[in-house]
Amino acid sequence: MGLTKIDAYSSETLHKAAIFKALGHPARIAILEYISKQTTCICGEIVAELPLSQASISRHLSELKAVGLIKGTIAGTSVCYCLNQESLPLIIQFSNQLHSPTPQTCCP
Amino acid sequence: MGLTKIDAYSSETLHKAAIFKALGHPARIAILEYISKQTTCICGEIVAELPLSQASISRHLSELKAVGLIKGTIAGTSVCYCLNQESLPLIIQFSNQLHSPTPQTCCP
DNA sequence: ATTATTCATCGTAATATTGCGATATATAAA
DNA sequence: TTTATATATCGCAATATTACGATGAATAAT
Repeated sequence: MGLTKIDAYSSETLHKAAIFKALGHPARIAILEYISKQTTCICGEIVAELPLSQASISRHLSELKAVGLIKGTIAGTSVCYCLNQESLPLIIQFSNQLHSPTPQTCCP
Repeated sequence: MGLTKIDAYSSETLHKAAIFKALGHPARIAILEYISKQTTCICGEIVAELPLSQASISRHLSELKAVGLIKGTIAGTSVCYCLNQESLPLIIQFSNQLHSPTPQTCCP
């Protein structure tokens, strides 16, 4: 069917899944890593950095922005994107939540 | 096209994206959180926990296993799944990699 | 040996994602 | 005003994902 039963999950679960889904594409990973390498924000040099069309890059950027992983502000004729640092703790928290200090004895 | 240009990215980038992609579905988030709540491993009670068919749960489990987020061993007629704790550092590392101690001045 | 239980896989239908060219919009420059 | 530049969005085609019933395979119980 290709249709996720979203009404079966808590909004918190859906939110986490949405964040990770946005991270689940190599182009978006590359974009985030590129942004994080710059000390200042970046605009559209990513088009030169990745072998994707401007339309595709813009799409990926809007997906990252939709889930709050990046912010973007218009700067003249270009757009300045930067990481939303506030979105990162959620990722770490999820990983910490999964982690158990007591090693499990099954599944060697 | 629906076809990711995988040859354009490093294997490291592809690996990260694959992990996050596996995390990018609410059913798989719910499965991981359920497993992590148990002190011991679990088998197929997840089918009773989520409103998905056994076939669908099995599929999600195999996806999680394929990227190494969980392990599974046959235990008689059932299968014991548990978290692969070794897979968690990658998630934290990625988040730490993105994080910049110096606040960016753009994008208020 | 037969039957029940548990889980994986196949096949199919529905929906989602990806990528791009073409086009629209908005600001800057001339 | 006209033109150039930068980005967003639309519409399409190709591929991927999701979900499930049906079926298969393997062990356990009778």
